[in-house]
Amino acid sequence: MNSKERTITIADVAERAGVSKSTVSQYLNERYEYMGEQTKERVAAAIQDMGYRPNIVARSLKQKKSTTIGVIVANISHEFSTQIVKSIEDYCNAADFHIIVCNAEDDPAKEKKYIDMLRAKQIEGIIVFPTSTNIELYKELTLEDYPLVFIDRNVPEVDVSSIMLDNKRAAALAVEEFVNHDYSRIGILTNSTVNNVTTRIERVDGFREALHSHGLEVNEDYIKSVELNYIQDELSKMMHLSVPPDAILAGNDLVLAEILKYTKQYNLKIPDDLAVIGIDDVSFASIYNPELTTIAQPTSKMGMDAAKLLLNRIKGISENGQKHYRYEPTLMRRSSCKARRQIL
Amino acid sequence: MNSKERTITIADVAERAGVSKSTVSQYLNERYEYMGEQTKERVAAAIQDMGYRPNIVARSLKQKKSTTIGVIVANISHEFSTQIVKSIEDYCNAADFHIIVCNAEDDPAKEKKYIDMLRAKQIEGIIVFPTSTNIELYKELTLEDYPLVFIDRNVPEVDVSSIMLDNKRAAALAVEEFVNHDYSRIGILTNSTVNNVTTRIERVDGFREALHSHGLEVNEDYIKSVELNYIQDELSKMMHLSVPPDAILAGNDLVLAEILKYTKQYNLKIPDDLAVIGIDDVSFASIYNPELTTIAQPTSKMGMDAAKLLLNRIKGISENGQKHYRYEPTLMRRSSCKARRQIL
DNA sequence: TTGTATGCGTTATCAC
DNA sequence: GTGATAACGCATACAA
Repeated sequence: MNSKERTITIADVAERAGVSKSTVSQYLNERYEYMGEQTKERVAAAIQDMGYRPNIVARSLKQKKSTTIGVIVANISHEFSTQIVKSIEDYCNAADFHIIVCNAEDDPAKEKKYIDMLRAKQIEGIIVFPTSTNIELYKELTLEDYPLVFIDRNVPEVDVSSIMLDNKRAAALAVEEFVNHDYSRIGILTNSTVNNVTTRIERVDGFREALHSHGLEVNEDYIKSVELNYIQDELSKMMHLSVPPDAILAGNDLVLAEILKYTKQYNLKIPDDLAVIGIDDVSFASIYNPELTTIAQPTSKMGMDAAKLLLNRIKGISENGQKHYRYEPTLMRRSSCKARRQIL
Repeated sequence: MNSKERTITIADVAERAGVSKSTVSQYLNERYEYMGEQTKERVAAAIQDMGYRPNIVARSLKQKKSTTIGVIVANISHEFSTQIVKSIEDYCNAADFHIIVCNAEDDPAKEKKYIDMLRAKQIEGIIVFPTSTNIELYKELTLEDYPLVFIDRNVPEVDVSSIMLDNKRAAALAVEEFVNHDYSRIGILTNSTVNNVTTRIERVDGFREALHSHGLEVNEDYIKSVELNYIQDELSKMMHLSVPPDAILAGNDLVLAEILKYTKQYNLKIPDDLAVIGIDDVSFASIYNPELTTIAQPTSKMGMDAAKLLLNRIKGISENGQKHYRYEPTLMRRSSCKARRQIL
């Protein structure tokens, strides 16, 4: 019943059942086609009796399959990352795949180390929030036809399928919402990782374009990308400009938090003193005072689709040509961007 | 340089370097002691040239070690879980271990499935937020001396090391804070999972005891454990009592969010109409209006320690007798529990 | 110091 | 229908 002494193998089961290893293996793999009914029963009984548990590592070695994929997140502290991981996990669980989660902390070296380890472990594919620095590594993987999917960000130099938000549209949605509520001095704050993250760039580009298309001037003083720790400083500078912004777009959840810390500390009223919209629909958006208008990403779908894309690729199911999937952001209209007239 | 054709093995490297497989293996395992300097170089060169990458699966099979542990979280939606996972990951990464994250969603069946799969994969140990229903399974694992660590919750029936918050103390801290600010009609809301979760029970017990020790009466109408979806209903009932509570303790982050939704919807002022303290120091605590007083868990330390405990156990380093570690909660005094006099 | 032989637990390919 | 046997890639005694 319990195998405290020695790990019991297929051979043990075979002996006990009075059949050969092959037969047991057949049974385990449900190839009962040409198997005698009583043999089947005997094997089943032996397995039961001895408490046999297959060794997947041995199987992996033989089959060169680990039924495991890796997920390398750029920064696990983003709510967005967690949500993505959760939905990838859901999908994989249903497909009897496991996931190994790695937190690269936006560090290309760490990312590389993880990728190497994952490959050494015969992990069958990787979903990664890529840092843009490991281009050569990605190229190598692509050359070797290693299943890879980018999520949240992209690396244009490499030909890898990607799952991304339509970032320009996200910025445009926010700008439009600001404009519709009569804000005109609109700024954007994003955190610049050292790496050349496409997502941030697209959001800023989309922001500029949206301003243009609404006939607004782009004020460079209102556009800043700095590390998280400096967000408050930059915002402070903006607010002390002779003409400060009256609305600000937060590039992601963490930036939003920094902005809110600032407004709180200096007692700025949202949206009266400063309207705010954040990209990423943070968990506290609807319970915050005031409720926070945000741009939501379809995280659940994005995670699922990334997993599906990767698993299909692994299983050799052809992906139909297209490579770069874009997801539609959704404006969650709440109260941090409201017409001031209503309020005053 | 690239091995598109065939996976290249130690044998290939050996041949290329003109040495034997053993020598290469020695090299890989850094046992250079009795190895000629030039042999070393030749091997290194061959590895480099051929782009050899060790196959950890094969190594695992041979050594019966996977350098991987599993982490089964009860519910990945709790910020607490994410933080714990993050710190486990940190520790393991430093120790060159990998983690496989599984989300049991408080479902014992799912938990069991995961445990089985992890064991089949020769995962060397598991850190789990246990559902209290799989007692037999835990007992079995214990019997087989399988490395296991419980975190956040405990299962008294089983003899497994555990890492837990001092939950009674957490509740007591909250009650004390309420009392110190002249609240006396104090309630507690926790979510009851179907399973018999020790954590919730301890928090409620601690709550009662603290009330007693402050000479306060325990009003059962103020103590409710229900599923998350019903938290608002229960709170509503409480607030419509002829004598409603004036302070409420939230059993965890998700419950807190429900409470805040309610107070927001019905325009209750915190802390004037209702003082609130939450167990778990949520990310938005210090940016919320008002700032939220919380009881923080030392998540980072707890995660680290859980990982350390498990890894030591795996490495055969004796743990010194003690089994159940309790961690001290910290009161994060902010503004959702303040003397009303000050405010009025 | 280096080479040889063998086993880890499973699956696959054939025979029988 | 079932069984022997050779891989899978690596590590490890032990021999040389």
